[in-house]
Amino acid sequence: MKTSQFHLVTQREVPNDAEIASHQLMLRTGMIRKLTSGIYTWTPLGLKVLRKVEQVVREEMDAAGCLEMLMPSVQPSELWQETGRWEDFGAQLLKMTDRAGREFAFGPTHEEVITEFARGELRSYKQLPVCFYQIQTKFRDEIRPRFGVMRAREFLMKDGYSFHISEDCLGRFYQVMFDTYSRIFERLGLKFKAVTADSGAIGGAVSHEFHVLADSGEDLLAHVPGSSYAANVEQAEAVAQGERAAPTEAMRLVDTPNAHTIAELVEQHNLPIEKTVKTLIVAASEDCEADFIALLVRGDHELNAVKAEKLPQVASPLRMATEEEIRKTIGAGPGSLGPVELPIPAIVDRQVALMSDFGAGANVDHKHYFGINWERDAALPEVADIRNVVAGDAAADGSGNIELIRGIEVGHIFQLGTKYSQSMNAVVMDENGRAQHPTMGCYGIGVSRIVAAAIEQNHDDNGIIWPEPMTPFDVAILPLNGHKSHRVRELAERFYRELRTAGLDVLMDDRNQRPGVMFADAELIGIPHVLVVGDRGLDNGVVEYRRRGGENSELPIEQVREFLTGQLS
RNA sequence: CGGGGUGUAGCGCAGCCUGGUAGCGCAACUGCUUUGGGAGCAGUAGGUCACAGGUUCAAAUCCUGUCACCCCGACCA
Repeated sequence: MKTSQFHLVTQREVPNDAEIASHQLMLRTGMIRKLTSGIYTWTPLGLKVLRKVEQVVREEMDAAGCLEMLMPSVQPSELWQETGRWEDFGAQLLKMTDRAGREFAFGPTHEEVITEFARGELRSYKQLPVCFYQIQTKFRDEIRPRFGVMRAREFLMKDGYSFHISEDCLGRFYQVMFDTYSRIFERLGLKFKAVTADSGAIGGAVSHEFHVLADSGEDLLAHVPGSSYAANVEQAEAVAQGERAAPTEAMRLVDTPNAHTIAELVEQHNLPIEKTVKTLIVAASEDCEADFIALLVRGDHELNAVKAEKLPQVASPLRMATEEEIRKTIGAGPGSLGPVELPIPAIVDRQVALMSDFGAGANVDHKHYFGINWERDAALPEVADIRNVVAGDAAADGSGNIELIRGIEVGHIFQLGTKYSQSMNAVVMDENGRAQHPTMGCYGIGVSRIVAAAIEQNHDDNGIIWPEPMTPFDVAILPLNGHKSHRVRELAERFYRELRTAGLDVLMDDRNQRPGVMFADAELIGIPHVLVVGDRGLDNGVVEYRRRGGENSELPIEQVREFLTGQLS
């Protein structure tokens, strides 16, 4: 491809509403253009990258024996009524009405459609196991789209669904998909980590997320270096450490007029933060006898909303009580709450249950108790894991101490079980002639998000540094002053022909731009291999070779083709 | 949805307070010069100042409403 025949429109200035590097670079390179909030056009340049990612995903899915298909993106509401997700999926589901007044959704995912397909197609265990997948545009009406295609409303996703006659078979296939995903991200040249995860709205028991590691990632991951332990912080089990010491202090009521937060309490009263307890009041579920329930975590710990929501007594979604509600139920403000004589039920974190001689609010404004001990001063309530793990915590599998890193979720695999086959009554005959609901797995990859995540992980001040498997062009040829120098132009043309014949995707910059512009654009769009053809080098029989993100060197003219095909094989 | 902010040329912004011919930089187009790190000079083109109403002789500017977009929180590939 020659730039004169391509649509290359780069920008020097950073667009105002792009916050993170990948979004800025995708706009500056012209890979994407925003149509409206969370909805983007992929330009020819961007599409080249998107297609490369898609192709790697497709090849590996095919290699794993999965079958590609294409389902409709517009789906009738009846299907979603069957599983109850017409309501449960919430406002993220983009709904629309046809001329006859029938309701539809633009598909955010395809469990319903594939299960409808399966109940028509699959009759016998002999057809199982089977895995169907598609690569398709999805729409989720995100509450807050941001970061360009990283969290867009319309996005390209690979979604796959497998059907099995037994949990055993599902488990084995799940492992195949786990390995397939690992191979996909390895092939794409990305640094990634697979973590155990919460399965969220999709449902199911076993679930792993695949994260591209980047400091700008929205997810926090807990892992133990050198061990296989890795979990999303949302889900990582927090293990209590140590044993409860015997009381050594008497409980005493202390005036704390200016301490409304743990930080103030610690600072003003010379109390180690590990000896304080935070009391959070949240709405209780209908199962609970009270309207509100208290959740207690150590002063330096954070409540984990995902864990809390799963407790039967806690309302889901989690809702913090307002100050007014707290005053009405407890008679003190949020800065002065604690377990002693608390009028509502409470659940304490595992670590809190092991504390002794600790400080907490007295449920009276401006007063705290210090030297509190369980059993002696307050009955120990129900104990549960309700906090986020922190760096240094022991991992739940005993493999060592947790480190926290950031990641961008680009893949998620689930063992769904029979949630959909049951609610939609998909059945197959087993070997005993009995009808059975097949057990299902579901496997997603955010194809468009991978493009952004790859940039997030691979860029510098000058632009993108593509991993070779997803670069829009393998090689750029920059003829300096080609319009003036015959030999420069001719050699550049010769390289262009030879390298294309050798199967490389070559971009030749024939714009007659000044050298600086050509260098800057080649670097901005991140082409991994750059050949600089100029009179200066030709006098010595060489051309300059630049490796994006690496070293520059000189190549004798006659070795260029061999060198590049070797680099790119 | 709650809280905050912004809408003026393709992009980045000024002008608004104090109403009176709509501006700057980048990008684009033409010509000449220049050519190993985003060139110089000269010229050209491009705007219902988000939209609707109001105040006024006169509104980008003041008032009211609407819409869109962005940022902070809960959701997710």
